[in-house]
Amino acid sequence: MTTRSRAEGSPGKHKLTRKGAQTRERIVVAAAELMFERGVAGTTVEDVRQAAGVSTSQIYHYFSDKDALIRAVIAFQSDTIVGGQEPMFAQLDTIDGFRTWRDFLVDHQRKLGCRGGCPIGSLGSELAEINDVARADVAAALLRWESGVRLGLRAMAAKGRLNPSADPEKLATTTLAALQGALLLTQMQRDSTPLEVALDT
Amino acid sequence: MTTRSRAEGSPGKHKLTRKGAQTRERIVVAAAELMFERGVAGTTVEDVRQAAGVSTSQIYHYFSDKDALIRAVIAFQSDTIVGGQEPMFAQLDTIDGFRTWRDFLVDHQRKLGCRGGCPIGSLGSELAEINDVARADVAAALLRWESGVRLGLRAMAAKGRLNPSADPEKLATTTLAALQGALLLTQMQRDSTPLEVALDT
DNA sequence: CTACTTTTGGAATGTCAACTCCAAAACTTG
DNA sequence: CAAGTTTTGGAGTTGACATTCCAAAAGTAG
Repeated sequence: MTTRSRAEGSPGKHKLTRKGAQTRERIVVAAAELMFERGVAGTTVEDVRQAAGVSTSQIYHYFSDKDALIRAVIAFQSDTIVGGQEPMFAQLDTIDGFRTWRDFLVDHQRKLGCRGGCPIGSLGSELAEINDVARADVAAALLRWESGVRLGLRAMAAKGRLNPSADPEKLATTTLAALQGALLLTQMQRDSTPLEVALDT
Repeated sequence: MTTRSRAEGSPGKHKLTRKGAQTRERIVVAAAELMFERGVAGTTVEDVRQAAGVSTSQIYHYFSDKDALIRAVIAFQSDTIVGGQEPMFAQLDTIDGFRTWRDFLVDHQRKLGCRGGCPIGSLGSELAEINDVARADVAAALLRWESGVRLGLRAMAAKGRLNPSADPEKLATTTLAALQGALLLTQMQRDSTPLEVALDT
């Protein structure tokens, strides 16, 4: 599931010229950033409009309503976050590869001042009980993430570098859960210790 | 930190009669339930008013504004959720005690149809970047939760029932992280498997 | 019973934010 | 260039929601 070919909730079946696609992208990126920083409910369409430097009608030209924009943001974050980590998943079969991944995550949180938590998890948490389509989108993104971890762990198990009593499938689920939870704790406490501890364990 | 003696954000220093305290409680309980089901942003003061069966002025008599009500809800959930588990934490020193706790959590999620996630974690995730006071309140609640787990694990370690290479302090952090993350996954996927897997691991 | 405080009712206000609409520019294509 | 399509501007509409206000009822204490 790569970037949703577009058109999820775009009004009509308009064709997008290059310029149009760029504008659309600019809107999504601005929205993603704002929603990450202030949450979905804390981000108004007017905020996005300003940040992206577009007019109201442009937003509603590319997205049928705020919900459609939200879905585009979820797809974008899914590609950016999970996609951005996929190269590291491929190296996850060694302890060293695992450490690289861990350091990357910790570093990233530090740079953000431990704000925002997980861009995908936060969106999901805020939307799950309000917008079922969005919830399903987030669930899919998380499963994709889990798959990445699972592949790495399977490779590690194949090389016998994993405690044989541990099932890589279950371990992948647990790892993702611990990661998500640790990001939450880190966000609440504004301190990266929980993330470090959880990933080391 | 037991129930905040009250008056966090109540207007003035009114004295509460028994009747007043009951009304206030009714409002908090109704708000907690709605905010759990639909999120903070998805819950209007009018919703709370109706659910609690009170008038607008009653709400604003007991709470200076919606934020004050939110803080009361956080305190309430902290006492209800964490407080409600504290008896189990005391028994956490045996494998059996741990299993009881695990089953309780899984059962609880199943009963809820895997909706809502963690009442405390969800609130935190939604509020962290918008309301710093609320964020700190949630952080405190989570630390209290972690303390409970830590005490149990320490007792378990003292009895030698724990892998000696594992540090109970770090294990407590990790356990809470895994629990929070697993609740999120469970909520997103509407399936209790992640919770079961994570707690078993 | 009187004076005072707390509790309750519910209409009214004001702000803010999502969304609509009517053109006009800028492209594209034949 | 001409006709059709996509993109852009921005003012205007509508509804929702937090909060305020003015009393009135109920309860408490002396």
